[in-house]
Amino acid sequence: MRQRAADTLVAAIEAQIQSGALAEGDPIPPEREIVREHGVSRTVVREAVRILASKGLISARPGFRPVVARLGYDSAIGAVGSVVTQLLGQPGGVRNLFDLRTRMEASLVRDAAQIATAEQIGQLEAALDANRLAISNSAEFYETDIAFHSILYEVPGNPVLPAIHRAYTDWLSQHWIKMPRSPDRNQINHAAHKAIFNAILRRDPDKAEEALRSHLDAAWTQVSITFGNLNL
Amino acid sequence: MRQRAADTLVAAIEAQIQSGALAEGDPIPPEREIVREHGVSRTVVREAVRILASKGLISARPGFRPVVARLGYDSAIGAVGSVVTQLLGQPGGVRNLFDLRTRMEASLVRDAAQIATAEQIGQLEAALDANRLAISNSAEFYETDIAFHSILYEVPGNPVLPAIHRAYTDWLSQHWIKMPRSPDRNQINHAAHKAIFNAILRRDPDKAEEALRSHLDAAWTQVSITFGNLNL
DNA sequence: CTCACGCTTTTGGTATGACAAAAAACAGAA
DNA sequence: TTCTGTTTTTTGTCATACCAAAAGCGTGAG
Repeated sequence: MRQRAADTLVAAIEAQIQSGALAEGDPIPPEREIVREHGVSRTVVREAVRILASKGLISARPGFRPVVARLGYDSAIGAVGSVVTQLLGQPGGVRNLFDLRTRMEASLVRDAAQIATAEQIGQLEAALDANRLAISNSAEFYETDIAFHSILYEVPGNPVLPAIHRAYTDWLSQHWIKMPRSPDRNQINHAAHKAIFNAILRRDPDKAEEALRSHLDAAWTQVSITFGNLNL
Repeated sequence: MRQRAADTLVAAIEAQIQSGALAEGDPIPPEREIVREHGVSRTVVREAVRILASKGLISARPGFRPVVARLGYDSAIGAVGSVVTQLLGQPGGVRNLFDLRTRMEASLVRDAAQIATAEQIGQLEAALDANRLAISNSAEFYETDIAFHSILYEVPGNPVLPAIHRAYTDWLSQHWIKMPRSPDRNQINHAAHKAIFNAILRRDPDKAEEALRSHLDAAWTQVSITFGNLNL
């Protein structure tokens, strides 16, 4: 018994999905039908279905027929959720992920400074304005902060990037949300956003990257002060 | 029955792992023992175990006691494997991922040009040499090519980056491996590597990025010619 | 004493049957 | 037609059984 029966079943169904025999949104066949077709026990079928569900290929609400999931870059990122949670809990985990985010956004602001269209710059300006107006309201400021950054992820037009941004905010917000906020700090962050925006406006990638890095480095310093360098 | 029994079991075991009650490398209790402790059927236990395995939290070779997996950034990436495979199959999937890789490596070569230590530059030089010596052997050239790029991912010292590189090569190699190779093309690629290296040596981030981008753009052009723009 | 060999027990992998609860399908009434 | 109540499917779970492989154990040879 080299290979598990459930695994071969999983592969078979994956193939059916990839070939389009099972289109997205379609419910998969009833368990007992799969039993007949593949000549395996229901135990095996159930295991296969649950594995596919946890992989994100099908979505199985309890009691309902599992349906083939609409595949997107978001579901790919959702599939890693639990592992990432574990990794963030170990020493340096948050730091490593945050570094990755800094690197990504540094790259994005360079791009924005070089290739952003007038319309995209207008969006950035609007987001910056909304950000300014929310300085006195920390909860709203947090939202507009994320919105400002998210525009940067949309500039290159690669659909993976916005998904990555959602992942970053999902994962890191667990830690960020606990940080004390104040209009003072919001003021500082808004100023940083404005510096980034101005550098993009002046089409200066180096300045944009520098402004972005100093913004995120400052944010990191705040976080590590707040949590006292505990297992970050 | 609002919640599935298997899911609560999964959560319980996840908690045990996170709390350290189950240390990495430890085998999880036998199925029948979990049955007794949690008062559920073996069916449920099996489902839970398989879900944890597909999440990457435990590693279950067929026939063996599942053990708590050593958590690393690689296992996180392994968990997305199947979804990514599906995504690569849809229009633009390969292109989007390749763009992401280009962006990442552009950022890395900038870093390398600015912060690489003498030792790291030495490693790059050695890799470049190995790359040159393999020009006549396409299989070996492919290996040394990957090795050269992998050093770039190690320069910043963030352990997530090498894992990302392995993921890129795993995923994209499915497509790259089918590409025809020749000493001529190897010669061109080696020259591109050398240009990147020289720019790093001269501590010129802009030139390094430009060399990297033109290298990868050329590689992409080759690929899309080869596959005739079919669903890339 | 150590190591190797074979036996027994444990454990995972699969199959089968059963039943409750929920969803889906259906049929009949308004 | 639309609403409603009933029947049929289907999922979720449990209990049991059996096989084969792995792990543990004890014994005997060196």
